[in-house]
Amino acid sequence: MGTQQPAERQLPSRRIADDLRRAIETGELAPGARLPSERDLAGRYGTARNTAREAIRLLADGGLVIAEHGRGVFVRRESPLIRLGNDRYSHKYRESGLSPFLLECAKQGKTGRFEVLSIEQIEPPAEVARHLRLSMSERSVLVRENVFFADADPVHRVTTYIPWEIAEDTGLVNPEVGHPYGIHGIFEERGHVMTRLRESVSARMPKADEARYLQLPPGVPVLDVMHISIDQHGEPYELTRFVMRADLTGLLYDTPIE
Amino acid sequence: MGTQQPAERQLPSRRIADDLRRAIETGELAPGARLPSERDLAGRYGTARNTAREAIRLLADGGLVIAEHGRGVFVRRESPLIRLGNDRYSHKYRESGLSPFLLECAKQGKTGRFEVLSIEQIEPPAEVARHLRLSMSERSVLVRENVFFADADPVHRVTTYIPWEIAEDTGLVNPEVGHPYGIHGIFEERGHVMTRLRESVSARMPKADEARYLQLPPGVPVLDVMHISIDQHGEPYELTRFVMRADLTGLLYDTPIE
DNA sequence: GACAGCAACTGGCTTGAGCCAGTTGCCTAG
DNA sequence: CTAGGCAACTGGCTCAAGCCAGTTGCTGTC
Repeated sequence: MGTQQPAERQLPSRRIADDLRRAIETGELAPGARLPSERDLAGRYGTARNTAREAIRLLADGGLVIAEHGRGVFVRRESPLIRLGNDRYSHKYRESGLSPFLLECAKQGKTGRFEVLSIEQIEPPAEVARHLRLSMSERSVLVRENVFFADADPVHRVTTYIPWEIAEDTGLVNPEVGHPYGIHGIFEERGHVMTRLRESVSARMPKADEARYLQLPPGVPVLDVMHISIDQHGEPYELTRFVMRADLTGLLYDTPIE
Repeated sequence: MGTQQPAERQLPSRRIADDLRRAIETGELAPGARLPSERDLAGRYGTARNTAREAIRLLADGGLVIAEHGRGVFVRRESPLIRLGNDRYSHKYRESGLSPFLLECAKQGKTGRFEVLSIEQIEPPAEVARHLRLSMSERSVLVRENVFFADADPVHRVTTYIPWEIAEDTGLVNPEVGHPYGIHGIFEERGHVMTRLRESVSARMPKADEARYLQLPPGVPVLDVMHISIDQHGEPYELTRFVMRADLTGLLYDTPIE
């Protein structure tokens, strides 16, 4: 927007949580390390103990930290999860300078690229509006439809819903806009801390148009995965649906055992 | 177990949350309905507003309910997500009081149950041993094979690998052993803090025996999901593979949008 | 040396109060 | 009739205090 960001006054609990998170991310607080106690934190920041407690709760909810009754709060030894985006993925982004898809293609000696099928401004389906927590006054989203290729083979189709305001802000309304790190690279450059939640996974037989775009041989099922990206405050700002060949999912997920 | 339940004194916040949850599950509070306000609840239960607030937070964390600033708290219209993998699973158990599967069945007015197909002590496949970080001296795992039913319909087959020591410890070697919260309820009672990592997801056509156990119509693909459960120190103690009808995944995952 | 007990820590949960910020609907002025 | 404004609701966040329940390590006793 044109408006100046008013250097938004941060809530005390967020501030404490952010400081701690930073300390963890820089390694100042190593995995396994004990955080300052709630009472200690409250003292340092001049807040009530409840507020420090709330900060820790935020981190614990995110899985960064784990509280043990009577002992203390500890940095988790292991990145807890498959948080595309926050942990694993953005690491990969930063280290390789490529999106996971492009990285995987590169590893396999292939060339990854994408094509923009369509870009539209629409009033979103109720489901999407709800997931993005759109208020009535901002019921307009950008829908971008991309198909990703490894060499000449289409691998997955991605549908991205982004609130219109954010889409304009980031230039994603322009089909030319791409980024070596993917759309999320753009978000990251804007200072978004993104976490991606996988909201649903299902498998089904493809619809006609999906089969066409993905050039699917008959009988091959597709995986249908929905992700939501949230910022550090838990606000969703993007909803993504992947539809991909189930027999090529190794590109996006670990390969199954056996 | 034979032990008497000591009529455990319930925390006020849990009590409120449980009452609300029951109201939601019985349909007394229909999807979309507004819950009593925080102040109202606090009044009714004779607690501080913060306590009522905490109760609502428990439900919201479980995805059963969603709070809207200035408007109220509403029962979610869609089945809440069971975010296998992204969160601490144990929260969901506690908040729902049932395993996700049983909960989902209950919501759909069905009866969830499981059958033990087999229990064996084996030397695990290399893949499993590696994931469970088994040393050479402890190369013995319990394999439990269960089929879960919603009413009479088989929905998924679960194969659980647990290091033999742990299995003996928890009584899981006994086919009679079950738990309303699932196997993980048993772990939790033993003080394990468990987190479940989703390691791989793929879809494929079923093998012959899978098709038989799951009574699959021809042409229906299965989802094959592997999870690993780790404790607070990141030590794995269980590996699980779900094989489920892809067209019924709504039972385990949120149904896809659209 | 082993151990029981205690003190001093830790987080868990609650209280009751207050202020802020969204939302809604009513009521009044035009 | 409409538009503006206000009052009364909602949840969001914080405070300062207290009690409870685990954990840890010290200390004095045997």
